[in-house]
Amino acid sequence: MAKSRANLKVIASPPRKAGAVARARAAPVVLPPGSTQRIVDAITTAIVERRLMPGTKLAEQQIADLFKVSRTLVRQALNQLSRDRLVTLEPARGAFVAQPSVEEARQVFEVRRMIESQMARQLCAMVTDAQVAQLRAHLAHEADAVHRVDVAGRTRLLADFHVVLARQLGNEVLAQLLADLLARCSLIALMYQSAHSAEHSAAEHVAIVDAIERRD
Amino acid sequence: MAKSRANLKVIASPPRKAGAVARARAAPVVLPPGSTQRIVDAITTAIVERRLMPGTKLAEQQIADLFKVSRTLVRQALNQLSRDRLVTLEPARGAFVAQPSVEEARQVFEVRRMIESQMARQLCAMVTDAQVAQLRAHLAHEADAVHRVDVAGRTRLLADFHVVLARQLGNEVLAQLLADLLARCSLIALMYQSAHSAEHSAAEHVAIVDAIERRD
DNA sequence: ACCTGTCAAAGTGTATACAGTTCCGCATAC
DNA sequence: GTATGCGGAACTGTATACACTTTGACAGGT
Repeated sequence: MAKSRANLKVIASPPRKAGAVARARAAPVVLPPGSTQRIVDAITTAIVERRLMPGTKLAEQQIADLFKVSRTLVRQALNQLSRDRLVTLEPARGAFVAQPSVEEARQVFEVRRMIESQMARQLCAMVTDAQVAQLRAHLAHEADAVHRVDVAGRTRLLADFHVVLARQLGNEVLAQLLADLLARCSLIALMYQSAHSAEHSAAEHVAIVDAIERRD
Repeated sequence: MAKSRANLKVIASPPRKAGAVARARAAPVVLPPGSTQRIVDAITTAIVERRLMPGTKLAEQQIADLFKVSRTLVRQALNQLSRDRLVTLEPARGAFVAQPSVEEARQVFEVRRMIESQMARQLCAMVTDAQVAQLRAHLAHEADAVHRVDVAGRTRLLADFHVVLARQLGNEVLAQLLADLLARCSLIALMYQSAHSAEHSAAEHVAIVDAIERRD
């Protein structure tokens, strides 16, 4: 098991690419302006952008020093992340970036597929031209990110695609559920998915939108 | 808005009915023997068994005194519950038992229906006779609870039905997802569902099992 | 009578302190 | 040379302390 004790400074580093905007999930949440959410977001993006490898130990004091806060807030953040299954909490040992098993990966994708398929079906019955156009616009962004080899943006856009679908169904609950699920998918993808699979996913999205447009 | 300031002692009261066994979700979790989980479970069941009405304020110090622990653990518990959407956290104001809106209720049930329908479809393709028998046994318990007007047991069994389905698919991830979703459903049911709807749900379950058995 | 500003009590948000556990290196025994 | 036991450093789990915000009420003015 890879128990890398890597330099955690990568968490705070914000090497924002030009086109990268703030993550969608973080934007509307202003409720807890307490800095806990800031830590959660930082670690989340650090994991998704694979600056933190699976198995890395997340020591509370180190992270606390990084963000210039007390361990209290870091603990809250790690707890939230463990609920999202992005980190695993081992009692009295600490927090580690999650290493989903192959079996778990299979199940997560299975669930995603189930939900997706139902979403597409429902959308066919009620989608408007304007919504199709919105989806097409999203696909264009995806293609752009894949072309520019923008790993961070690509991962985010591939995930957001499904959230957009859910939102077009007018179902915010579904959208949030998918957002959580897709964060897990991102981590899994980093572990098991080869690079070219990203293009494959993008192509799949095109096929889905095509099918929706044909009401099929 | 009902901001009831009711007596929080109802949280700790364990009026165990004879047939009531420990909740399925709580049983296998021994990982954090830290008493946080104990508090989460206590409040969860208190809400589901409608000893805590929606809108009730959950003051940290009161709960801490009840369980003879510090506010630290209570805060952790309330954070977890807010992730499950069973309580809402209002910054600098406190924690309250959630009051899902009608719209949110609709969406939650919509998601549940989507997942259910896919589950049933997949089960048809691979269900064994033994599994059908297991489902029938569960239905018998449900009917019993409905007949005995055992509100707590009834709610739990109606929820567990779906978790059993997920587990028969061999998908633990799906099972957990549903468990979370169903906790929310329970709260919603308490707010909006009339008593007879429980029988309706039970009847629906029978129909589902029938359909599965016919591979339909 | 109603609105408004001020103030104490209560409650939340964050930091710090302390106790118990785990981890890691080193010395000793075999 | 390998294995075993021990001791200190580092870390996690829980409790406590403190600052700031909200709340509710009362007094005074309109």
